[in-house]
Amino acid sequence: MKKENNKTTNKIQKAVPGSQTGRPIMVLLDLLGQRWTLRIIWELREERLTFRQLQDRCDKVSPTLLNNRLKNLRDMDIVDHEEGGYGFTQLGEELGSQLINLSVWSERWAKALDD
Amino acid sequence: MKKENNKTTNKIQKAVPGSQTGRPIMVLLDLLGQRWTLRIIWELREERLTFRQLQDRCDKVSPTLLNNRLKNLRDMDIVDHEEGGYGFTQLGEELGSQLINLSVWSERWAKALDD
DNA sequence: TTGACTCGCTACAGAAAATGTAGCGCAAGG
DNA sequence: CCTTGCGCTACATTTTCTGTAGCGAGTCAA
Repeated sequence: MKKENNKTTNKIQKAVPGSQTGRPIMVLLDLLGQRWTLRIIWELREERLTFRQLQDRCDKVSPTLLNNRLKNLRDMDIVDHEEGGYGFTQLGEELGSQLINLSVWSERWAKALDD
Repeated sequence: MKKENNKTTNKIQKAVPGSQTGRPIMVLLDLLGQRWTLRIIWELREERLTFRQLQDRCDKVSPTLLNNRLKNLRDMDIVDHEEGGYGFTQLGEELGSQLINLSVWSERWAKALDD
């Protein structure tokens, strides 16, 4: 049984300040638009990573920030923290693979820019 | 004929500080990871918008920042400014439609979060 | 030709967020 | 014990963003 569901989500609203409407896409854009968030998701695309591994791969991003972002991502059920370190939830996995599409696009983009 | 092409792109490198490697995906993640950038792209998905229209749709984001982001996006040939206002380049159009996929995902995500 | 628009944008002070570094408490292994 | 790696927290400094005011240029109508 679901909770009462007033179209704009519950959980989603509080975690990402700045998205007034609660429309999922807005929340998502706010979330992903935070510095390092996309990068963190990208780095998790292949394997689980510990906090420090993740930090290293993200150009030594400050632990303060990393922890902050991970907290957000966990709140949003995109990332979890289990044995092996941080990694995607099932839902997060799908988001991660969208980034792979972006990567494909970015290659064509780079090529076009150099012309 | 192309310019000399040392695998990591030229133009791409200078515009987005913080992406050392120049690997297109990294540049892209840095670019999109700047606050408001994703939102701006999202708002342009359907039609060209003037500076002020865009500002209104992005929760009245400050003109300073908006101009900054638009400058980046123009440098990167994702957005241009012609009659009718700001809008996508051909390349940008494709990026925009990737965001629509994100939107689809976000709906399922929101649903799952409320359970 | 003068006002009343709208346009894209700049200036700037105050507020908020990120950075960089040090180091803590914990658990496992030797 | 002592070391190692873990996930963090604290905090001063630096960077970035925000919010507001307003400018110069173009258009249009009176």
